[in-house]
Amino acid sequence: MDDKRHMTMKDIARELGVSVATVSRALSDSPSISRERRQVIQQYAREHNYFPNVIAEQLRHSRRNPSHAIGVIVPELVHYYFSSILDGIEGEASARGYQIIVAKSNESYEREVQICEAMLKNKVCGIIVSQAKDTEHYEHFKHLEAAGVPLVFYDRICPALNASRVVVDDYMGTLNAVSHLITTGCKRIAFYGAPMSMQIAKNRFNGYRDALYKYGLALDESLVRICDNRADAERITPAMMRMEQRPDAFFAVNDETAIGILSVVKRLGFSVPDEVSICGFTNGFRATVCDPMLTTVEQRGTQVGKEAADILIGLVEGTLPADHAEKRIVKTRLVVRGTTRHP
Amino acid sequence: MDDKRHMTMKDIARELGVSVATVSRALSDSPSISRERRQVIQQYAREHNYFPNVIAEQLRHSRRNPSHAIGVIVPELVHYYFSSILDGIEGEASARGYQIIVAKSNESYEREVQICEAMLKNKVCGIIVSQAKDTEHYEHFKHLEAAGVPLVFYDRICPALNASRVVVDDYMGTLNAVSHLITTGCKRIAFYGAPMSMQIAKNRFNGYRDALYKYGLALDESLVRICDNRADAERITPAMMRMEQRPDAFFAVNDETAIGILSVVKRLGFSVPDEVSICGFTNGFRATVCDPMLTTVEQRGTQVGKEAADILIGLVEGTLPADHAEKRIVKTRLVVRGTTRHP
DNA sequence: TAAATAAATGCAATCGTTTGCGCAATCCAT
DNA sequence: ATGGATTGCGCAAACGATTGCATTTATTTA
Repeated sequence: MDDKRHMTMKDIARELGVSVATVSRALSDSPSISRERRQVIQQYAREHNYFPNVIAEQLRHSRRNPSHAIGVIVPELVHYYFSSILDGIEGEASARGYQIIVAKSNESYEREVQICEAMLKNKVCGIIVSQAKDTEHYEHFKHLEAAGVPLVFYDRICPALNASRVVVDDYMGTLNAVSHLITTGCKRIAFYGAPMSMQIAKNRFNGYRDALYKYGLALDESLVRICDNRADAERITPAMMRMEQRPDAFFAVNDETAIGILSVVKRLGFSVPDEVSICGFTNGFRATVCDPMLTTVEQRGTQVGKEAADILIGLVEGTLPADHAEKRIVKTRLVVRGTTRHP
Repeated sequence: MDDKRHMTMKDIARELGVSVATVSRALSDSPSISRERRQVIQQYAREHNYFPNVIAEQLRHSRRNPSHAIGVIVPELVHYYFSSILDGIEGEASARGYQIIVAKSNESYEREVQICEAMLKNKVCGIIVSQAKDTEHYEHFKHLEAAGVPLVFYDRICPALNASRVVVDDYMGTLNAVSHLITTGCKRIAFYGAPMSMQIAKNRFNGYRDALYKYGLALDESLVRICDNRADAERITPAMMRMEQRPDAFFAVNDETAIGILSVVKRLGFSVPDEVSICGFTNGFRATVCDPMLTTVEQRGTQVGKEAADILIGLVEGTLPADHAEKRIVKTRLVVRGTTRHP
């Protein structure tokens, strides 16, 4: 064998004067090969650092056994939450002997479909996916399921499919956060949320609403806005602060938006948290960089990724019944820092 | 064929009463098959949405053709710069029909070796890697090269190997940044760098030294410190500011460190940038979150990733000679914000 | 009309592994 | 000694695709 090509069972067989079948069995330590021969072959293989060709193994087993490659689709890569999730998936996957193939949908439906096709072709054993924002048809996902490729959703869930999923406890996370604002003395709490077409937006809003209700505060529609990024936050917040009865606290759907609010509020000369409290959602890099540091709900992306990988591998290996839709909820945790008052 | 299994050429051949060879040739549009038969077969394949089994294709071609999977090793996943690089690699790879298999070394040599082995087994066509911090032996990389798997380094380069690489222009980036500090009136500029064992640390220091020299400023050793993270920065900066001749500017090896300096300096009551200027390196999320926003050197991770993927694919596809070590330098860009004065 | 040429297809080996089955050789009990 | 286990190994067919070569049939040419 030339240097470029790797040693195969055939090479071992030729060298040792046995058949390929014998080599195969010896290497899998089959008792149908005599102990001595087994050891000779195993040692030879070890010394010449032979390792099996995964491609060939796969082809042979393609009928029965799935591959060990997990497809992961993320809407974005340069994004704290998605990075954390990727990190969680990678950790669980590598610990259990799986590879991850990563693709970015860029929030595009077409790209998502392409990626699914490519992954199907490349025989991933399953896919972990957060749906793109503009996805409204689900045939590509159904195809995958029909082809026997299990799916696990995270973050953005496909509503039309009863598939396995991991979500964070948006409702309780928000409810606790808003409760914290109330118990530290805030009375007029603004809510900046994502468009209500997204499930997480609804859940967070419900948490907000129920926290107000729990403490007997009225829900003021003028304090509720659709706003989920910094630019928008900087645009709409000045008007909020000029209202006759200005808010004394803000709850934002993510840290980025919270930072936008913070910068405007500070610029307008209000003191944070004495005059205005702010709470975000994510607990990413940003939270400890701003001044004062941001009180926020920790989203635990790594845990989400880990659970998603755990479910997928369970489905693949048959620990979980294939037709079962496993649904897990990751608990959040309120991290109190400088943008809210202490009780 | 049952629903779980995908259709193969054999299925088409049986159904249409031809041989598998004919199907293969017809699908590759070979002129040795009559036009009509070709069309019949192609249409049948299309209608039953047949697609080739990549595993089998690969096995068949393993002698000549490489796979289309690129291995990517990152030290960390939850990290702005590495996310950007991943993003760049993903973009270039997917545009050119390649998949990426991502693994995290966690800055561990052992893990790095494991990953390389796993990737070799899984027949990636090449690997893009930033070496782990504690890697000091390079056999695993040499093995890969010997096995014909091209390597492209980014960020942390393997000094013992004359391999292809993409680095950012640390020297010029730092030189320009420090020049900016000087031309905006700073005279005593502190330098917080990474340990000099790392090449990037040396390059950045040289940039700092040469900028001082260019403007006729003396290099004061007491202003040079090994410090590359926030915690350390917060620990050592107070003493710096209590020096008899305190610094009037800081250049930090990364944004995180710069943020640490900023928070201390502000806490001690100095005004930024009027009394103290600060400049970072990265231009990540943090840079626009702190107050005032951080002047920093943009590292252009996405571009680094893109170039790395471009080199690797060139090597794989033979556009670049296999034995050639392609070395590219990505230009940086100084982003002036609020932590430095304007000229 | 026979032979040479061209066109269309099939056979079978190949990639590297796995595995059901069969064949020899050895063993033990009758 | 004879027959039935037992042991140890090889043959060959898969997995799904590609491809050099042989084969068949149709067409042309002398």
